[in-house]
Amino acid sequence: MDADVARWVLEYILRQPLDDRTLNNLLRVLPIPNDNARLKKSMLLRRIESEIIKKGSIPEKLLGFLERIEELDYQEGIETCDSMKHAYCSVAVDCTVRFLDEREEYFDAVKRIWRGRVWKMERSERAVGLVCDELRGWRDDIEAAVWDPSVCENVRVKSRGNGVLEAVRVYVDEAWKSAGPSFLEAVAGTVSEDTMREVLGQGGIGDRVGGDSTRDSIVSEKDKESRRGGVLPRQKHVAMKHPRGATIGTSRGVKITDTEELDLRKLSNYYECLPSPEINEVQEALRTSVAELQAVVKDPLPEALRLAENVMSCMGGQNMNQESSGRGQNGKNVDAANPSVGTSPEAALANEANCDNQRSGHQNDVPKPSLMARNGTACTFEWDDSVDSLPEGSADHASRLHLSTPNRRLVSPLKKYQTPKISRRRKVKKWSPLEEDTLRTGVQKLGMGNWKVILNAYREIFEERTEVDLKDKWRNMTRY
DNA sequence: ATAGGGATATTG
DNA sequence: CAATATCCCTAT
Repeated sequence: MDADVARWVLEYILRQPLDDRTLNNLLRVLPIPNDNARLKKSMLLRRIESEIIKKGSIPEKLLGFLERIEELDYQEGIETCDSMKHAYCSVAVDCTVRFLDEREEYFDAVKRIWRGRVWKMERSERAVGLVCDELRGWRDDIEAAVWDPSVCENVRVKSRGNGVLEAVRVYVDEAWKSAGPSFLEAVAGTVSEDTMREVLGQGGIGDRVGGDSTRDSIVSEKDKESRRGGVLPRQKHVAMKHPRGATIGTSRGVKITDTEELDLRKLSNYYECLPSPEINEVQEALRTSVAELQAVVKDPLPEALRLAENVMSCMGGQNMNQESSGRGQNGKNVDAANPSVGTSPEAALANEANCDNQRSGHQNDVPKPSLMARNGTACTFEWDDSVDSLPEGSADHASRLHLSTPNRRLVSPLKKYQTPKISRRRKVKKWSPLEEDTLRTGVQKLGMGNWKVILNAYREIFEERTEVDLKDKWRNMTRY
C-alpha cells in the first residue's frame, strides 16, 4: 500500500469508534509513516481518549501524551490552547493529590510529576506551552503541602473541584476539532455520490461537464456529527455513499479549500477540468484501500478482528514502538529485525494474549490482504501494550465499545488540512545552465557514474536534485 | 547506488 | 502530435 494511502487509512480509523483491541490490531498491521506529525498527534489523542474511557481514574501517562502533543504542536508552530494547558494541569494535580493520604507516595508523586516533568518544562530551552500560571500556582501549593499539613488540607479541598475527566475531554474534543476530518472523510465530503460512482465505476465523466460546476468542497454538519456517533454500522460506505443532498447543495457546510497543494481542490473542481491522471490515481487508490478498509469498518468486531488477525498470523511479530522514541526506527530496521516477515507465524507475538486466543489456525486459507503491504518508509506501531492483556468480553471491553458515544464532536474543517502529498510526482524543474555546467565539471572531476559523489560535492547548486536526476540529465546531455 | 526503461510533463 | 526533458520505478 502506498504510504500516503496508509496514512489516510490510519487517520480515518483513528477517528472511528473502534474499540482498542480492533484498532490495535489494525495498527499493528498497517505501515505507519514515522514522519507525520498530524498522524502522531492523532494517535496520541486517540490513546488519551482510550485512557479516559477505560477506567475511572486518570493514568499519569496522560502527562506524557500531552507533553508529546505539545511538542508536536510546537514544531508546527501551533500555540498551546488553553484547554490543553488546563487539562495538563488538572491531570498533574489529580495524579498527585490522590496520594495525599499517604505521605510517602505523595512525596514520590511530587518528585515525579512536579520536580520531574513540570520542572523540566519550566527550565526548558524553549517556552513550553503547557506551563501556565495555573500550573505554577498548583505547583507551589502542592510543594508546600509536602511539609505543611495545613496547606495539605487546603490542597485537598481546592482539588475537589478539579474535574480532570472533564478537562481532558474538553481538550481532546477541541483537538480533534481543530485537526479537522481525516483525509478520506474530507474527500468523501468533497465528491458527490454520483461522481464517485462514475469514477469508481467505469469513469464515464465527460457528460457531466458544466452545470453545478462552481461548487466548493463541502462537508456537511450532519456527516461530521455522525462521524463518531455511536456504534458503527451506520457510516459504512463513508467514502462512496454520501447522500447527495447531505453533502452538496443543501448543507451549510464548511470549505476546506485553502490548502495550497492539496488536491482536494482538484477533486472539488472535478467538473471543471478534464480528469487528470493524478486525480484518477488518487481515486483509484481510494477505491482500493477504502474497499479494504470498509471490510473492517462496517462490521468492526468480527470482521476487523478476523482480518487483522489473519494478517497478523501471516506476519512475523513486529513490536517496534514508534511512539516512545519516535525517530529511532525506519523501515529498514523493521525489515532487518524481521527477516521472516510473512513466513513464520509462530514467531509472531507469541506472548500476545489476543493473538493466541483468536488465531483460527489456518492462516493460509485467507489471501494476504494488501493492507499488510509494507513500505520502506514505514514502521509498525504498538498501540498500547496494556489493552491486550485485558480479559476478553469483560465489562471493560464492552464499555470500550461505546468509547466515543459521549463525545459528540462538531468538526469544523476550517483549519487547514495538513497536506498529504498526493502528487507523487515532483514538479518538473528545468535544468539551469549553471547546473548543467556544474554537472559537466562534476563528471570531469569526479568521474561519470559517481552521481552521489557529484551531488554531494555541489549540493548547493543541485538544489532539489537527486542523484538519479543527475544521472538522467547526463544521459540527456550526452545523447547523440 | 546505479543503469535502464517507462511514464509524464513540456515544448514546438 | 511528435520530439524532448524531466521524473519515477525497478532490477541489478
